[in-house]
Amino acid sequence: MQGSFYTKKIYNMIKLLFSGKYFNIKDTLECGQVFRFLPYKNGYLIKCVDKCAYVYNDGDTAVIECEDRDKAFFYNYFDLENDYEKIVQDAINSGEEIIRKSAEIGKGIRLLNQDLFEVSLSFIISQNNNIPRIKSIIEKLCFSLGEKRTFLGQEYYSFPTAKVMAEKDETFYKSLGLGYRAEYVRAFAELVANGFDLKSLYSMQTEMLKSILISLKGIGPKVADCISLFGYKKTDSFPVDTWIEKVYREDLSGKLTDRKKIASELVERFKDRAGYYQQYLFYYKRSIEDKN
DNA sequence: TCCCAGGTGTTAC
DNA sequence: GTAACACATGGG
Repeated sequence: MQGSFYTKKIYNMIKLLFSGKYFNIKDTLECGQVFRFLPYKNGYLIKCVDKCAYVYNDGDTAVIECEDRDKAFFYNYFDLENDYEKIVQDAINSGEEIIRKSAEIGKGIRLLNQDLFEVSLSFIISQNNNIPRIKSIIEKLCFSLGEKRTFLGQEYYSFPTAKVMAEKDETFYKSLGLGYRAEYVRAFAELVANGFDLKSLYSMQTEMLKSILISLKGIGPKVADCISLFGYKKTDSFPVDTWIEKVYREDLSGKLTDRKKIASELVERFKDRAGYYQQYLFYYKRSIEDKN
């Protein structure tokens, strides 16, 4: 998108407006890529690290309200430089009916550019867990270790830093309801607190990045794919979870059962569009299941 | 009560 | 190399 077509500044707040054709707030937040948002007025409050924005659709327009100093951050966060019309068109012309259908439904989804530490921990927590529980655990984590902030008169808590998290032990993380994932979370925080530079992995090829992530405790192929896609924007990643496995079997008439093989088959087929298609499919499959 | 959730690590063959 | 099982927790 070529910048917002209108902005309005009131005190320290700014209002950014975009075409809503390929920018649907609800779909972008509810599609499973992110966990730290909550309904607010006509839309949502979305939190990332220590920042917050009020986001909503108003008719044909998508609106971001945030502090003036955060406008570049949220512009990048919502991937507003990227041309989603082209991506959706490619999905429609992919030759696969279910991809066409799910992309038409989810054409307003944008793949967020999330914070590396936050997104990595979020998906470590996500393993063998359901979305409402993931959200509540992350909420508890921020409440107990983050810093209190205010946005539009609403209190919220920042995502804790690696340093603060590394000072807590496994017992603490178990008390948040993390179960056996407590040790994975603690170890990851400690690694980053001790200087492991997540940003330095940006320049790597997807395969190399994933092999480094998988070498860490608690990160397997699926979580590595999520971090790679949602954190590092390696769109030649295709996370395969229970829902995607269902789509693969039921809607793509796939025969493979090994999730790693399913992932590589679809990446080979859809290249750097794979990650986008995966997200359309995931959202589609979960939303039709909800209606039952 | 059993089954499931944006799976991974360990063990056994 | 891969198949089976354990792993915490809470919602349906």
